[in-house]
Amino acid sequence: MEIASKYNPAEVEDKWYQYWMDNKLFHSEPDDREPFTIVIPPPNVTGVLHMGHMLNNTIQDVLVRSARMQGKNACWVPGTDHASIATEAKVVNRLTEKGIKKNDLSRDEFLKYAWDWTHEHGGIILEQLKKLGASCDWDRTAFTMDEIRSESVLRVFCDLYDKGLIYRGVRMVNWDPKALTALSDEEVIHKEVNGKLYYLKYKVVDDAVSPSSEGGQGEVFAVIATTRPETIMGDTAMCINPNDPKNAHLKGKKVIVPLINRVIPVIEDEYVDVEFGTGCLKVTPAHDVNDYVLGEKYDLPSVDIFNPDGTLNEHGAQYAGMDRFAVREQIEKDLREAGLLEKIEPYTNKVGFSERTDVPIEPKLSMQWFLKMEEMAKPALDAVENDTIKFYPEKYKTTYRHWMENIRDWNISRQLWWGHRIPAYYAAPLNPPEGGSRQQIIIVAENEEKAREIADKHPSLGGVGGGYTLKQDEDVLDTWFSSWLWPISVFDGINHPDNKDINYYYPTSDLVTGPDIIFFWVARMIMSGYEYRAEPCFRNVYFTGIVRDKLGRKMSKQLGNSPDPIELMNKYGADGVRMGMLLSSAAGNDLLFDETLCEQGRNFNNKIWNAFRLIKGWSLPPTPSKGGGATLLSGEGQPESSKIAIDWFQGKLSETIAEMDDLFSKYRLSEALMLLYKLFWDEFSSWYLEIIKPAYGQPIDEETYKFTLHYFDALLRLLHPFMPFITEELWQALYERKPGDSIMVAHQPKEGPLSKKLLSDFDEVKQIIAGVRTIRLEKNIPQKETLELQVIGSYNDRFNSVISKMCNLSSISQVSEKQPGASGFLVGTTEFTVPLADKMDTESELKKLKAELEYQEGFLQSVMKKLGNERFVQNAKPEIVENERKKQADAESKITVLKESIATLQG
RNA sequence: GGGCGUUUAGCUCAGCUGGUUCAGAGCAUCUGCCUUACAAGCAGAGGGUCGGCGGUUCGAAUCCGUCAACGCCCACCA
Repeated sequence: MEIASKYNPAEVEDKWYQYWMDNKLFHSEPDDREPFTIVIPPPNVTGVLHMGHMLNNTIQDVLVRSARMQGKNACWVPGTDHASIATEAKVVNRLTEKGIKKNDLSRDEFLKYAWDWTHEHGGIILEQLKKLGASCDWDRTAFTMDEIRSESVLRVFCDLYDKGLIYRGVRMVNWDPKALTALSDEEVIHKEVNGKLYYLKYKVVDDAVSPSSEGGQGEVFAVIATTRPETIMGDTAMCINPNDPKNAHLKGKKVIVPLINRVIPVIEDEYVDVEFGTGCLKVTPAHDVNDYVLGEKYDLPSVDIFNPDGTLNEHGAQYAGMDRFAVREQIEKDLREAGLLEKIEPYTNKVGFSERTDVPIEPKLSMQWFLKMEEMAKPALDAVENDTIKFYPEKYKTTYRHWMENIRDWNISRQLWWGHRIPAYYAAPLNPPEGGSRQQIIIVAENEEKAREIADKHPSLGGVGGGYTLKQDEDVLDTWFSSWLWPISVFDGINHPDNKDINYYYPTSDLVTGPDIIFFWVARMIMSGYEYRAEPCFRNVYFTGIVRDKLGRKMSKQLGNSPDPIELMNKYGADGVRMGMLLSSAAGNDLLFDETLCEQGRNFNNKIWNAFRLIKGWSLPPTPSKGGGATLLSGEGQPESSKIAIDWFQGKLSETIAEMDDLFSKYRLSEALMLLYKLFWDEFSSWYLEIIKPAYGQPIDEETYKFTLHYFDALLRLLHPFMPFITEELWQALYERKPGDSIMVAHQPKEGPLSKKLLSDFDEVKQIIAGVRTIRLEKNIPQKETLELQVIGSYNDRFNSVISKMCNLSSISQVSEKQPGASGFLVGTTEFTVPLADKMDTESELKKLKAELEYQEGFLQSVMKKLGNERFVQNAKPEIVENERKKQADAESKITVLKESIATLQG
């Protein structure tokens, strides 16, 4: 059989993915095995795979495949998120390209476009995940806006409303005067702007003089610094710090707003920074978040001076109808003329801009829906504190605690159309009873039909027969209000809380996500888990780092520094890229992505491929010609060195499996993979295979061959969670397999016998071999030429066959003293020498020995210094002291050997 | 401004509760090899005052304090 010398991923990847799908190997149904469940952090439905997804989903796949091979019933539920803000923005942009404005469309028309877009682009990302090898149960694919998930969301909203946890309230939102919509904080970009700081003079009202008196002598002004003079029409107070001596004279006074001559009170609050400007703050509750808070605290009126499009409304007095920025210029002139502008300073501050329209956002008050958080936060905080839910790395517990202890109510409404429309209906009687109010009432119900049933019976709506209007709330729910239910809703556990799936798969096992959404998503899932299942929604949370480029910059479209994952996989193979992602991704640490890591992954694939080529290229000795059922005797012709190699590698394998288990339990996947990398490359390929490798053209004995295939199979299974494709390809070719067999569902090898003594003995053997190799290299002796090895002093000759083979030795003998023309090295305290005759370079050999001697003497000195310290001998643990004494003895005997060698050479 | 974290070899990182796993790994570098599995390879080698300073201790990469640089999250000063 001819096998290519290079592994070609393109030939095998699609084939095996299809095979897995065809054999339903990803699909899970409840049974009596232990479940292992992961729900995918749903990517944006119209999103495209980026490096963050690659990292995140590779990790999930490793965990899922690993659990599956441990014999657990593994279920990885995929799905997508409707991502209301991001998707709506994309749809709006797409419409704009077509020359259509969102505001020219009805809600239904817009949603039709949005659904078209979703159907067109939705699921692309899921297809890309297949290329990565993700072993998701695709039959369970969910979408946050599909029927089951939508019903769940509305149910939960109604339920929480009925429990009194949802309420309406006024809140400051980021208003985009161009797009005429509210934006979330995430859509606001803060930019440094070179602006001006205006110092405005507010006349202090003298109680003795009427406010209208003008130009009197001894007028007193309070000066306020502001960047937004156009908002003075909305001023309803001036605020000073009560501890500010320089403004103490203003306490209890009133001042007059310039130009519009409104009298406002001076209030005191420590919020005001004494150092900034003059220490006086104008308070405009309608147009500044902090001012709003002050307004609430001191019960100030709130005057909204803007129209939705950013022009001034009737409260803008003489400026009504003008644009906010035109007003700023005009007001500067007017103030100057009125002598009420003390000065203007250049000033740089941060201004929020709309991500979409790039105009400065306007803080605006509006009615929003809120969810009370305090009660829900308690069990969620406890769960993480007492490790019912474990965080990896643990440091995020602190972050989590900090946020949960200071949690604020959740604003769950968004002024968008794409999303779950809030199931609240405003009903108002058409013909209010005589003297009755026309006040609307709010009905929260899962759909309009139910809302009408309630309305029909409502007395203040005129009862049966009395007409009323019914209008649903225009807003949609925050995207996270659907994704916080994800671990429950993907199993339909909200609508049918006692179904088979939810009872089996919930609580889920692990969640893999980024720390940036710990509050948005993780914390809220934990809360909903306790609210609706009274159980944690997952047991372990693995926080990945952010994928950055080589220079440490976050990967982003704008910078263009993010490689296309699909192209990467085409170049290095999915397995290669998976390895590249994993190698440098300790949990919670950012990873500086470098393509050379994928190259390393690809090279490793090639190494595995070629090891397979070697093994499969061997032939077995011819079976002795018939005769009374004679078969090849097991072990016949097996070299001693192969026997040793087999025993030793069994130990290495067992040792590695034990370490792997430990690393997996700590989610140290990067290290687990590196461990396997070294096991395969160094131990298996460079040592084991080299030892058992028969001479060219010679057959291998059956016993050794049998073990080698067995080890190779075990290695493939260990590697499979990390590199699923190549391992399946080779596993299938290693032995005869039955149709439908797969390494995916093969079991992980278990820890076997392990002799520590053998492993440490073998480490010495490796050192001896390396010593001889070094001599060969230094003296430029070709591998083909045999050498003699002489051991000075006592020595266990058990491994001679291995050493001879690996070093191409003609003999190994024990001698009493070193020959003059021999080059040597120490392993432990035993000296090994290779007679070199004419090739010997006495000068350099002496130099080498003297350097070694110097080092050993220095080392001995430091040990003696320690042992000479009485306090060390008294205070240190006995075994530590004992160890130092052993070091001393070793160093002393090494020094003796070295001195003898030097004497011989000089001699 | 509040909170959290990082700093160990050229690069990316590991070193848990202080003492032989204590100065490590992978990659990169250098030297010699196209040796019949693999040059995407083989064999070997070099390389760090563990960010600075101070302290605790018989003993500090490890514990404490402080400074510096960088990063993240939250709130953002009118």
